[in-house]
Amino acid sequence: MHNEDSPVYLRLRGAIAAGILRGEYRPGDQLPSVRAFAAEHGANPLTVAKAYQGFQDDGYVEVRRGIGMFVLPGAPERLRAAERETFRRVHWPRIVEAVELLDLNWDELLERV
Amino acid sequence: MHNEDSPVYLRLRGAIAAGILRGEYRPGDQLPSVRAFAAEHGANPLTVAKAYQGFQDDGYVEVRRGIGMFVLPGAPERLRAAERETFRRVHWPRIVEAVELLDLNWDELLERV
Amino acid sequence: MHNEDSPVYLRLRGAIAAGILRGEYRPGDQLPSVRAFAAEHGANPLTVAKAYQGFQDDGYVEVRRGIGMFVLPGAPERLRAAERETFRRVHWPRIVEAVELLDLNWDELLERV
Amino acid sequence: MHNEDSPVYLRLRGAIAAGILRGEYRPGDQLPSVRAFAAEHGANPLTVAKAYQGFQDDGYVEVRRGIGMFVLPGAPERLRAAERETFRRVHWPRIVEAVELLDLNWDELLERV
DNA sequence: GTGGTCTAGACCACT
DNA sequence: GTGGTCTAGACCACA
Repeated sequence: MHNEDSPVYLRLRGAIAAGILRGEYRPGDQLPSVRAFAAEHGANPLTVAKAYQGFQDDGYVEVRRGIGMFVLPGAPERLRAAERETFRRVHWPRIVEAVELLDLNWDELLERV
Repeated sequence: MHNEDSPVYLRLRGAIAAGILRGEYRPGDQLPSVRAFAAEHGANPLTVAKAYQGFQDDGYVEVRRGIGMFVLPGAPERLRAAERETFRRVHWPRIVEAVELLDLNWDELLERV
Repeated sequence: MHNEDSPVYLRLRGAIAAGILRGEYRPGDQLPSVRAFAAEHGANPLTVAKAYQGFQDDGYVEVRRGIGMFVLPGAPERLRAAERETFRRVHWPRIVEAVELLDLNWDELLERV
Repeated sequence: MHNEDSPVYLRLRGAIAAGILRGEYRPGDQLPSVRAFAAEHGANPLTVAKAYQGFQDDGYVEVRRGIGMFVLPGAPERLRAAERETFRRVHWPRIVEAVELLDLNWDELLERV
């Protein structure tokens, strides 16, 4: 849910989250190194580290010192549950409000889905 | 589409836009004074002025110096068209993406609508 | 509990915590600005911001955008409780262990207290 | 004085020091081989070697090439004296400071000792 | 090689 | 003025 105006580190965080949710990074897997991820996304390593840090704080990944960052067991499930909760509680009500305010047609919006 | 973390001036802008779209402020109507609006929303008058300025720049309201700000003819229609366009082009694709990534159920989401 | 080898941002965090615990910064008070605190302690503003960020994440201070950071109600009490818990659970057992391993005398250690 | 967040090599060093102080490793005794110690503690042999190296640098053990590392005469006494000095000079003042800042009760803390 | 920390300096958004 | 973000570049601790 981050657009091009969002801070880079939040967009990176979103990219990592998507990777975990899609099963590209599974429990036990090592995440791309900070440097590799930074190079890949044209960002500063410190910015990537900031994104990674959030996942560590939330208990989705663990740091093995001098080795790398690894996805923890249960991370995909817990992450999906947390993001669903946020979407339903925070985003969806505002979406519904906007659609009704703009008098948009749900059927038309959902056509391409 | 703005939550409590959004910048104040964007939330204020959203509130004004909603007023115009809902017909509370009709063409020819005078918007609340900056001070009144600021007091009502617990915001800094300067921040309110910034929100108003945006509407003026976009041609939805005009300033009559020493009197106040007035909604221009056609503002509701043009505003609705612009916001719809933004929603469909910018917001909706990201919403669809998020729903699919989280494997959420459209029917369930739309139940409460 | 941070020595001169600890990361700067953790020592700064400790200094702020001590200020809150001592009542120098009370609920409602504004913390020193990032820049002022950085100048005072000879540190980089970003490092100070990192220390402040932790307090924000833990709900001890709130950010009023464009204004500053303010101590939240209950922060001193909650902070003291949390630090006590950490001391008792994490630090104290290791202290006891060390004293016994080194066969140090409690009475002598406590003489100057 | 090292918790689970401390660097591995410092925790290993602490484990060796504790062994010497407790009399498990006496002067003339051979320390476990790097590999054995690494396996026992689930650590990288390189990390163990680093911890051993520190003891060698401080003159508590000597290397007999091709044979192993041996505790030197006087090592327990000198080690105990050095650690006591560090504890009293570095750690204890910070402990006292923390207890007073947190307004903890010495009697209660010492109850379990 | 890995992540962690720090600086210097810059720009931005907000009030 | 405030905090937030980002970069470039550096050094360190660790395995």
